[in-house]
Amino acid sequence: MGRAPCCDKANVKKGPWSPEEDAKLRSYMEKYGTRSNWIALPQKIGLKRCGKSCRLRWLNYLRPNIKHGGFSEEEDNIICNLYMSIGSRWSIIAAQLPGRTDNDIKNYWNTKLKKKLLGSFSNFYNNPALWPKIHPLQDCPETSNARGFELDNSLDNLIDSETVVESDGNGHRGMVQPVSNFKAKLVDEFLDDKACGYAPQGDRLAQLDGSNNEVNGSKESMIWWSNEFAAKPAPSNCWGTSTSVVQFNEMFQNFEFGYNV
DNA sequence: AAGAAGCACAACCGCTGTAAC
DNA sequence: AGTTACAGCGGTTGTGCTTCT
Repeated sequence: MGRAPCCDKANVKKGPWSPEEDAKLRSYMEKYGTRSNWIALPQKIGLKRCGKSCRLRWLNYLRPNIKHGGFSEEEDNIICNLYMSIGSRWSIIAAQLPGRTDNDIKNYWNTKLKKKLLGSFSNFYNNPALWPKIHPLQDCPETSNARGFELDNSLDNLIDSETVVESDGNGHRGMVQPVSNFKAKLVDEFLDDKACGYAPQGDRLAQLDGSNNEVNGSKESMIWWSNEFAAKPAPSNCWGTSTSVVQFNEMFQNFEFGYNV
């Protein structure tokens, strides 16, 4: 037997909130705060809404001191840095940006930042001079492990008639001429925390959750993040051993350079 | 001017974690 | 220990606005 639905779906209003509904919810929340039971709340204030919907409306829109839009460069950097280190943990990222909601950041990332970053990646990938001396995809010592194999296969699948692959004769892939699908796939792989192996570690999340480390968008923070990762052993699903972390950091710094170009 | 396509954002859905019993 | 129900999270969808053709 499954869990009982949180509300009577048939008698629940959906879609955009009216000013009247907002006013009811706001006045209740200002009076009683967030200690209330969200599921029971709509009935108390005479709203034909699901409790979850009320909660979301309050947290993402009606709550005081919420900022909408107008993300600063500094905020962009924080979001990018955190996304690259912990992935799509929007609530944790939002906790570092006072006044921002996870939903807002998620939307901003999906609609703008991702494209901006992708553009920067194009710049980075079309300019081999920016590449690290040891390409992390070129000489993966862990082609024997599952991840390496997967990546290798994934690259093989991506390489089509449009690409030019130079081999050193030892089975090592050299320069892969960037093409659109390759870049897109690469960025997907690279930014995906599972793929690049930068799944968050417990202490890292604890630090972020507790907001013990103020993160800013400065170069120092980027270095701080890089050092943090370099100091830790690579996760087992990483591109490689700790060596790869170093490679990643080098690549990350090059990327940072590319990003700023 | 009108329809199509793209974009931004609000809201919903389904799942997981966890507290209470 | 198992069950239930709520809170919270992240992915996805829907909708309205803007830009393009």
